[in-house]
Amino acid sequence: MELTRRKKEILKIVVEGYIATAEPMGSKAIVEKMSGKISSATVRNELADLTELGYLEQPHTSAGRIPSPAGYRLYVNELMEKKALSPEETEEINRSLSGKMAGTDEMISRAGQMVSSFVGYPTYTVADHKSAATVRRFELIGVDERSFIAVVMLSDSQVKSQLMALELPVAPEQLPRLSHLLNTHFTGIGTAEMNTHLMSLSDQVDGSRFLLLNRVVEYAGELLAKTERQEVFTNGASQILKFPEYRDVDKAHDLMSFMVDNKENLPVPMGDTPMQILIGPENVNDALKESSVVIASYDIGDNMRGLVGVVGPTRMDYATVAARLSYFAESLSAMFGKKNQLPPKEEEE
Amino acid sequence: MELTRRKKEILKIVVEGYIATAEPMGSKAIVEKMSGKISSATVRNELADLTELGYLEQPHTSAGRIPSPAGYRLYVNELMEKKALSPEETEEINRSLSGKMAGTDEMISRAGQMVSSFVGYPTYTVADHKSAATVRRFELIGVDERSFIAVVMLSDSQVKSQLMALELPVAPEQLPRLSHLLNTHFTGIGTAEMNTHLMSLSDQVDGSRFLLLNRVVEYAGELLAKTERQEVFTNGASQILKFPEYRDVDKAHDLMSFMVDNKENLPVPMGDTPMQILIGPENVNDALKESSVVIASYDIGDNMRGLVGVVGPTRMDYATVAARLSYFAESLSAMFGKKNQLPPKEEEE
DNA sequence: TTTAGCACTCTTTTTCCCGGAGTGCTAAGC
DNA sequence: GCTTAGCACTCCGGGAAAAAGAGTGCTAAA
Repeated sequence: MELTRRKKEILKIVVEGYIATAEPMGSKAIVEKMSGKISSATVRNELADLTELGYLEQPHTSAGRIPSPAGYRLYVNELMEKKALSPEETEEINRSLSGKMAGTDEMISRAGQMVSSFVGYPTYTVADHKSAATVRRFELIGVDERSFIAVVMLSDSQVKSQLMALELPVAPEQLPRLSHLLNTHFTGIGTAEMNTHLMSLSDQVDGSRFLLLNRVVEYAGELLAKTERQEVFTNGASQILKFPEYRDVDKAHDLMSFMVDNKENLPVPMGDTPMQILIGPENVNDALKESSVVIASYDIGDNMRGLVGVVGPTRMDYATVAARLSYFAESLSAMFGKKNQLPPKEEEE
Repeated sequence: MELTRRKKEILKIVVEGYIATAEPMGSKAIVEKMSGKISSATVRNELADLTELGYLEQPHTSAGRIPSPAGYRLYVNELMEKKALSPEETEEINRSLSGKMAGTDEMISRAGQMVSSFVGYPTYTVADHKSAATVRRFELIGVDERSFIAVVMLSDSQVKSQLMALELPVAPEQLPRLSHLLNTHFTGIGTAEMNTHLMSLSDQVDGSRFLLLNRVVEYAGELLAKTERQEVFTNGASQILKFPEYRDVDKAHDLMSFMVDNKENLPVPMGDTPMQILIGPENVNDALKESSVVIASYDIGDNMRGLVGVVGPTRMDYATVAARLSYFAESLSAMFGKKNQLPPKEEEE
């Protein structure tokens, strides 16, 4: 059943009013918003209909109306006006993005911080690998007889390195050969295969050098595991305390500890919609049943995308959040595009 | 004026009782704790004295007593018994520390997480450099004509690396020479000097290679700056919500956002006391005037120390926190000691 | 279909009162 | 002189009752 134009108008007013004040809206307040085109009795009739249709709810008999999840959904899908950012806002975003660029991980989590402080809600970020990463290249740098630096470049162009100590000395002259060995046998494959290869080498390579290879392969395995693990970072969790829906300390605590200790279960969007909004009970996770999440994704190089999610009460200011978040996502895509448009490529499998 | 033995005993009971229950202690409850050696009237007299001396306070005329900051201070300095950890506790700490070891930064911030969940209060961590770091070694690894990997090893044995793109191509054969140049002129010195040297090279080295050097030196500069910046990590901030003193959401919010947005102003201990306790108003920072901080430091390699601070209400369980924290600090020192002394050995067990 | 009017419901705020907890003081006891 | 019993007093916290508000739903008329 299609709603009349007027019902939609009223619904919109209720949603936006409730978003702004966190107070249920009564018929009188609505009439005011409509600049008196209509009487409060009429509005009451409309409200009764909207309530019956499931778009509005009444906290108790003699209170005003608040939106139901369905009401928010309708609002988000049809009624919400795409806000444009003011020049000051875009300016501010651009400024905050323009700082020194660091490693990919760090940038991703910093982006989360920026978004959080800019939208005024907690956020979380994930780096999502479309396909499993592999090692593209190894390099061993001798420090002295008993230590060396392992450098590992992954297929997503990340480079990691670590200083490693050795139980048994290995002459630095050996290192180029060992690097070569690693590069010919251990690139482009997964952790499991790396381990198999390693086993098969155990009788071809002598003890101390085998130990060295073992260390490096293990290290690479950890790095690959880390990229799979899709580490989630959360930012600004304390911002929820600003909202009256979390004045109840226990609720606040539940949500916050969920965001911190259970990060992995924060929603990630399926498919590749640029932006997704999950309202209250649409969230699978119990801890989020009374909260909403807005998730945007942006591109990071070849086969990765970044996700940034905004968490807030169902009464979240969807229009503003969506506008800011999507601008942010676009800017981040552009930025990573520029950063990563190095010449990748070499051997492919 | 020196307190009598009995006054101290009573003060101790009040402090510990209040720490345990967050309720003011009355004379009757105290008598009970003293197993009736003394009447409640006597206790009341003693309480009146202790209040007059400034060690106790009364929330209102007909409530029991709670410790004043001075009372806590006396308790911490003289009355508190050094708790020993139970075997289960040491076991648990050892277990949580025994995981895979990663880079120094990551370990430090992970240590903070562990401490936080183990003591049940929020924590923060800092890596404190006793003297400025320098670059110990550079290494350049060619990827193709237009990109290369810069590896930088710092004087504190950290190794960092990054993939870099070039505006102008540089033949890979050039890289060893450039590395050598870097290693001879840019190691062991500060950022300022590096820049001076770089300038003086500008007419000896041609354009594309100069650009490359410039990039690497800039990168090294950032790394050095980062070690100076003493980045602060906070963990488990939401734990404060468990405590009744922060049931007031605004107070909780103040403290949490301070810990998150103002990390840099969290106290770091002066001198090199192994552990320091700051009680309520002893904290310089307004946001911490009603909270206490326990800070421990531990050694990380050559010229660095790590700090881990525990933040809680003034009613914090000092004895337990101090015991756990100092055990943690010792274990961390030992662990970093082992990790950083390059030729380790596995033995004992 | 819209509107004015009104009784009704439910929440919130205020007020008042009472019981409990704990104190400080006084005067007597050791 | 220290300790103790006794007691009046203060203050907080909780609960009941009352008052104030806010907003509704319904009816009947425009």
